[in-house]
Amino acid sequence: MPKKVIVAMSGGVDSSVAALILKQQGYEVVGITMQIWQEVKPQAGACCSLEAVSDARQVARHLDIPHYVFNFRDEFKTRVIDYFCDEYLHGRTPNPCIACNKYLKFESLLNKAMAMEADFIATGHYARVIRDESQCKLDLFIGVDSNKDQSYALYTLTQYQLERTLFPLGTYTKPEVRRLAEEANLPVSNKAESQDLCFVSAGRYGEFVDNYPGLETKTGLFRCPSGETLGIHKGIHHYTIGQRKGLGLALGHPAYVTGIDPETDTVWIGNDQDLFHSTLIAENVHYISGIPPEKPYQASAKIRYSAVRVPALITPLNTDSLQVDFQIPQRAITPGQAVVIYEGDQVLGGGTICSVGK
RNA sequence: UGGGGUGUCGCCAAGCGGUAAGGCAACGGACUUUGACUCCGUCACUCGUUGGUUCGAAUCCAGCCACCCCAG
Repeated sequence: MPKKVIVAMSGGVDSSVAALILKQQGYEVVGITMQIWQEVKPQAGACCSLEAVSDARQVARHLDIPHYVFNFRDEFKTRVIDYFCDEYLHGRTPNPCIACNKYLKFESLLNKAMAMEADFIATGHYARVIRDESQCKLDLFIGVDSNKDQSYALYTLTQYQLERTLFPLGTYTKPEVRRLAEEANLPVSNKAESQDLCFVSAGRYGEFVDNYPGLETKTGLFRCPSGETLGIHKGIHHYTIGQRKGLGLALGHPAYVTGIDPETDTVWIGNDQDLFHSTLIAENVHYISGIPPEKPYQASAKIRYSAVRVPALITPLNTDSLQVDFQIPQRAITPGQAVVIYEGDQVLGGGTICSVGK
């Protein structure tokens, strides 16, 4: 009897091809689209907009698999949207994709799938799960297509979740995936890459927070290290460390956000070289293996989704936090973002950056 | 009001008689499941204003206007 797998179908090319591959591999495939947010103005290409539902449905029909739409709006609101806004209002830069994976896809959806007596859930993430027979555990690896690798946003996964998860695209490259979509004549094969957050249109994060009901936002001052006031900003939630665009400060040289102080609503401004730091502390640390190392070790670390993995010394501080010392100072290490630790192409784990040192 | 100075793109700023540099910002695009960074492109038929000199002026001259400084 074929194994049953629930595929999270966003209506995009990737998850559609994921479903296609699983079907071809002989699984009993059921497509599910997670309804998580309803935008006033649906954004084309967003991973979970409303039009995505009908795209997913078309693909499912094309593949001749059942397709259901489940409502996850409440969970999405509390676990992703609220977190997203709250982090910004506390002067940090959230990564909602990580929260969405952790709580929505690999918790709520996984639970639903188990209730439906499925053996696995599957997503269109570019990452690989590889069984380590010798140690009876599952390891998470970057996708073969390093350009599209999404392992960074999956570092919170547990052994329990990995046991029940398939990433069919992990061994494919994006061009291959697109070709598979075309060969199978999937109705979405020419869809644009989804990018940006699915619930915010055109990257207007600050405005999203501004317009979110029930939140109080306030403006504040731009200041430079000498203490001089440079201008008035739109509210700390409009900025992230290292940001240059949108400041509106004509100082004669490029100006960057170097710090955000939620206590005084101050956004600190400096030069590019002010952004480099070589150490950070992370909390809410999670290891894929479930077993946190106790001694310092050498590894590589990545401080943003699109950052590069770089050599670092990892020092566990306690079960929940760790320190990362980089050989080469890193630009714009940002509280709220995740630091993900790698050994080669394997994801060891990660945590949330809470403070930055020199 | 008397003396001095300044007035070039949103900000800073070249130009000094030959037909408007550059930086910053902004905007557009590329890249990107975080407006990050980066990259590419676009951004003054016009130089406070009115006249004059000149083949030709942002550049010289005069009046006016505005702002700044020193006097009072």
